[in-house]
Amino acid sequence: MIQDSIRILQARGYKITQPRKQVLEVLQGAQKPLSPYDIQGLLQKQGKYVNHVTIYRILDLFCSLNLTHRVLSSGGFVKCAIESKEGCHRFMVCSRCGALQEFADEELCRDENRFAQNLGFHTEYHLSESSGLCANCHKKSEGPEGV
Amino acid sequence: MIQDSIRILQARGYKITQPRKQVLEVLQGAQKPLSPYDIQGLLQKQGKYVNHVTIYRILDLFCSLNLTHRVLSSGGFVKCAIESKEGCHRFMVCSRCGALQEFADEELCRDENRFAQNLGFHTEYHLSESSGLCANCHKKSEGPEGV
DNA sequence: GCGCTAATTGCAATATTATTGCATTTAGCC
DNA sequence: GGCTAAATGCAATAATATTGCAATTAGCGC
Repeated sequence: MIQDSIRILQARGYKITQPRKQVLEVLQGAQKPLSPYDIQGLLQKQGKYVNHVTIYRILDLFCSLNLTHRVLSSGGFVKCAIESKEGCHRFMVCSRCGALQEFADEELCRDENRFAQNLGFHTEYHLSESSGLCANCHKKSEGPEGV
Repeated sequence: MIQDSIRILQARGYKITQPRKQVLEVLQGAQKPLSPYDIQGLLQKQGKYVNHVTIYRILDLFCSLNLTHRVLSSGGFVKCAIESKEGCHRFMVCSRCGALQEFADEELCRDENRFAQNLGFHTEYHLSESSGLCANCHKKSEGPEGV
């Protein structure tokens, strides 16, 4: 919920402004990662003007607080869907419909850390994005009479 | 080695041109990911002019053949260091010195696939970049008398 | 080595994405 | 309501990326 994000912003001493609320709303309603200019365009359709520089700055802030994430494989931003979860947040992106699922798993982090340790590397943060078919698209790809 | 890449290009019917060899050489000598314009700049220092559009196209080709990879967290390109390895190629980027280590591990892929399956997702490709301290920088951070 | 042709590169224009400094506005406080 | 730091808008510009078309070149047969 957007309210959670707003509470976090307040708790850290950041002001709750119109542009910040509007960016949160747009991201909340999005089905896929949005670029800063996507966000600006969607807001404009609602008659709300926000300068793109402002959107960049808002996204920088949100990402630093983990309220949003930047999805590197598509270059867009998404609202964090699992704010409470421990472990690095990971994405699965459907290569057909673009749908994005976020998850976190501490065991995967441990597996990666262990592997890195063997190479002398001390991991602080994991970036992980998988592409493949989501449940829906996979079902369709098996034909209408599927399983 | 560059020769390996050249052999792969030839085997697939691509011509061995000056720009392609030069881009390979620059990437081979690099200690960190390079942007297309970085590459152009380095070549220019050697008195070799290659148009940036050409470099973009060469990198597209190389990446499609897995001769190079795009490192998303830094936005640059690196020559593939483990061309023969099975499994998705992964990176560890040192957050202090920028050094990059490439590796692949089929078990990590299986772990990720298993997890995705549980969420109904059928993975085709993994993108994985970790950041942390490389062996060298970690040693230094423990002080000169460190282990 | 010479010419031929498809593949490749260069060029020019333009689109997209991102950043900076400074003036203006506004949220949250009294 | 007025005050002030924080946030936004604006304008300029930088950095990154793409397109269509003309010019060049690698690799082929001879």
